[in-house]
Amino acid sequence: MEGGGLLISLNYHDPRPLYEQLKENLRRLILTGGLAAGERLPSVRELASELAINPNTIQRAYRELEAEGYLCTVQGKGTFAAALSEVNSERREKLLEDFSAVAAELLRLGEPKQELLRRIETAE
Amino acid sequence: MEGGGLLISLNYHDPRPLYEQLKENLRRLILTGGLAAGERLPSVRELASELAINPNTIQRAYRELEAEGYLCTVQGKGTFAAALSEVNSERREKLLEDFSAVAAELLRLGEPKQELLRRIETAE
Amino acid sequence: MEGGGLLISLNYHDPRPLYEQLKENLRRLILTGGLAAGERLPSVRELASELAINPNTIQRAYRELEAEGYLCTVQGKGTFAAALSEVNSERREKLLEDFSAVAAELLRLGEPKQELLRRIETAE
Amino acid sequence: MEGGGLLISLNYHDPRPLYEQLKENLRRLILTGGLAAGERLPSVRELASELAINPNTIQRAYRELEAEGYLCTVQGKGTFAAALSEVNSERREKLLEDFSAVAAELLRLGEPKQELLRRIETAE
DNA sequence: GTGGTCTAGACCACC
DNA sequence: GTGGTCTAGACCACT
Repeated sequence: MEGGGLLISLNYHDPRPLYEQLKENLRRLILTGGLAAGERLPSVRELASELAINPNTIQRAYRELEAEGYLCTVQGKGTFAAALSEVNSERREKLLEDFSAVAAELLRLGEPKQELLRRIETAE
Repeated sequence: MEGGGLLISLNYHDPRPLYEQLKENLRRLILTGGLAAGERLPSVRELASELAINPNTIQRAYRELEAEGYLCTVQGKGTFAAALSEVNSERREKLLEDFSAVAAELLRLGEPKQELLRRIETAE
Repeated sequence: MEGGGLLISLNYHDPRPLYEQLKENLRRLILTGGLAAGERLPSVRELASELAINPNTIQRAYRELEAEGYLCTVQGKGTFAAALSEVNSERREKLLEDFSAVAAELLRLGEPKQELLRRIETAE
Repeated sequence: MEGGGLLISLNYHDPRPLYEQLKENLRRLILTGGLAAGERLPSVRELASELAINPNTIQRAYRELEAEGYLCTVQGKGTFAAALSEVNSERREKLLEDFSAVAAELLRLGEPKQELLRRIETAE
C-alpha cells in the first residue's frame, strides 16, 4: 500500500498498529531526507484517502511525531517536516537505551564485536 | 515478586504484559549464565504457583522462548535452557536489524559515533 | 459534572477540550493526594459512563498522562496513579518555563515581588 | 518576518495561531518599553501589509489585547499602547492564578523552593 | 482548504 | 473484566 509520492508501506498482517507503522515510515522519510526539513506533508484527509485508512489514524501518527519533534503542525496551514535538530531529547535517550540493550544481547549471543562496529561504520 | 531459586522479578505496574516481563527475565538468566545450558526450568505449574500468576502466562512465555531457541521442551521431561548457540537465527537477525536501524537513526540525529563505540565496549 | 468518588468537574462552556480539562483534574488529584500512588483509577468505561462522555476521550487523557508520568496503565489490569517521582522531566521543564514567563510578566505589570514570594510560601 | 519599525517576528511553522504569536509580540513590546504608553501602533492595514498576513489576523490581535487592557483603540484616530497600569485586572488575576497553580505543582513535584525564588530574582 | 475535537460503536489483546 | 486500535462521520477553529 503506497501513499502519494511518499513511499509509505503499511501491512495489515504486521502485528503493530497502523499508526505505529505509519510513524516509522514517516520517521524514515525525514531521517533519510525523503522529506526535507520544512517540507509540507500530505494533509490528514489526503493521506487517509491515499492509504485507504481512517483520518483519525493519520492524525494520531502526526500528533505523536510532533510530540517527538519530527513534525510540526500548524492550524489551518498543514503539517511540516521538522529539522532533525528539533527532535526531542526523550526520543534520543530511548534510542540510546535500546542501542545498549540490543548490543549487550548480541554480544552475549556470540555476535562478534567486529560485526557491530562494521554495521556502525556502514550505517546508511 | 520472586520465583523459586530463579531471580525473577515481575511488576504489576509495569505497562508491559506479564508474559513479556517473564520472557525478558528468563532470557537474561540464560544470557548471563544464571540458567546454564541444559539446566531444567521449573514446571509451568510450579512456576505459576511460586509467582502467583496464571499458568497460561507461564506457558506462553515458555512457548515463545522455545520458538526463539532460548528454551527446549521435551514432552514428559520438562523444559530446559538451550545452549546460546541454539538461539534461533530469526532472533539473531531481528536483533541485528534492530541494531542497524537504531544505530542509523542515532547517527542521523547527530549522536557522535564515538558514543556508540563506547557503549559497545562497555556493554555488560 | 462529577465522576465517581473522584471529584472531577468538566465544563462544556470552557474553551479547552474535555480531555485537557480531564487531564488537569486528574493531575490535581494525584498532586494533592486525592489519588495516592499506586491507587487504581476508574476503568475507561466506568469513568466515561459516570462523566457521560465518550470512552475515547477518557482514554486520550489517560494515555497522555501516562506519557507525562502521572499514570501507569497495565493491559487487562487497569490504570494506576504513579508516584510523583515518576513524573516526566519534560513536564517539569515545561512548568519551569511557564513559571519564569508568568513571573516576568507579573513583575513588569507592577505586581510586587513580595506578593509572588508570599504565594510561593503559602502554595498548597 | 519583521513589521515596520516594530520588532515583530512571526513563524509560520510555530504551531500557535498567528494572532497568538502577534499578541505575544505586542505584549512583549509594551511590557519592555519597545512601545511606550500612548504610542500609536501601525494601522491594521499597514501592519497587515508589512507582515504580509491577513488584516483579520491583525484585527483579532488588536481586539483581544484591547480587552486585556494592553491597547486602546480610538475610533478614527488609531490604536495606542496603554499604560501598564491600565492592564485589565482580569489579565492580572489570570496571571496570578496561573502563577500559584504552576508554583504549587512544581513544589509538589519536588522542585526546591530555592529554585523558584532564584527565578523570580532573575526574571527579566 | 487545513488540523483538532468528540461521538458511537466494532473488534482485538491481555488477564 | 481491562485497555488498545480502528472506523465513520459530525462539528469547530484557523487561514
